Amino acid sequence: MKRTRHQHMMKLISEKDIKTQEQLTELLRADGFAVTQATVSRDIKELGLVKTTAQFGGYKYAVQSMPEIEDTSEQLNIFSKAVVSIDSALNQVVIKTYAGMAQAVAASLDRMMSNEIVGSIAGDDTVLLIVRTEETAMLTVSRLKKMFYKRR
Amino acid sequence: MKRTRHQHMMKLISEKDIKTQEQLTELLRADGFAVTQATVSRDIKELGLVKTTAQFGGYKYAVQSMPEIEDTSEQLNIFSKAVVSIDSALNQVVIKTYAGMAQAVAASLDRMMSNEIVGSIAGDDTVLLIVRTEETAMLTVSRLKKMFYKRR
DNA sequence: CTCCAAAATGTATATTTATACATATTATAC
DNA sequence: GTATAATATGTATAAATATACATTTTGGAG
Repeated sequence: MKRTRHQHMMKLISEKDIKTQEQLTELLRADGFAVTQATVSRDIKELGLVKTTAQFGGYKYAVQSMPEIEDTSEQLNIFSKAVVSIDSALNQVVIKTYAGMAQAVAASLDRMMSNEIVGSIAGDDTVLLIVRTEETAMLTVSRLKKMFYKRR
Repeated sequence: MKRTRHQHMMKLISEKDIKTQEQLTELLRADGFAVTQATVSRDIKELGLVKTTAQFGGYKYAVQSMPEIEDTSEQLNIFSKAVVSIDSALNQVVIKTYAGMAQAVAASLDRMMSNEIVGSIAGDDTVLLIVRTEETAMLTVSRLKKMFYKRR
């Protein structure tokens, strides 16, 4: 449920100017997601959304596009800073990153999990991992996600 | 005074992880800017700063980088001009484009169909889309083809 | 299925942020 | 210079957001 809700939230904020978490809560409710402001606040944190200045004076929620890169570049660090989302289909794991960072993430993952990964390809902002089975793919997603959130 | 303060605020948030406006107020005070939280709140709005998720679970203020501009008709246009062919295999959709245009097409498709697409990777003249199922892949091909022909 | 642990969520509330209103400061015209 | 308008700021507080704690739900392991 959380997963679907997160996706729906992204959709909502891309379609409308949402000023408050209360408003977002109501919209979610209207679409059948029974949540409270507290949960929305947590979701916003997890999705990395931000309250930003809107066109005409007010505020609205939006995705925070690009974090500044700082600190030293250890593997996990690169990973947690560059990754936007992680998903799988069949035996493929797809990792979306901020623009230009896919290469770095792929290299990092190659080093970290070379045994699970059959192969990897990186474009500009997407990494594709080929693993052996559908199960491995799902497992990999959940492992990567844990890693990802632990680091935030 | 305001101008200088704004500059100093930018400097502060780039150097430190500032969690609250109260904290920023104190830092400004320590550097000789006599302000209150109210003013800081207004400054933040004017500077377009956002409270975003930090590395280790907390929040911090940061600059909100430019949001991408979405123009669906423009997207369609890029698409129809660049694409050469569309085909699928299993859960993968392969789109061939004229040389050097794959990146633009991929970006365009990402925005247009983010729900269907698990991930996309673009080389120079080929885009690979990963979707969830074989059915989705075929459906996507037919939708893209329709779109493609409508525009020519 | 039962038990346990982890994750998710709600409730109530503390914390944080935005703003209405009053006052002060700065700029502009004369 | 003075008068007037525009801008900036503080104070007090309303509004919005984050979170401690309690409860529910979910996901294995046996």
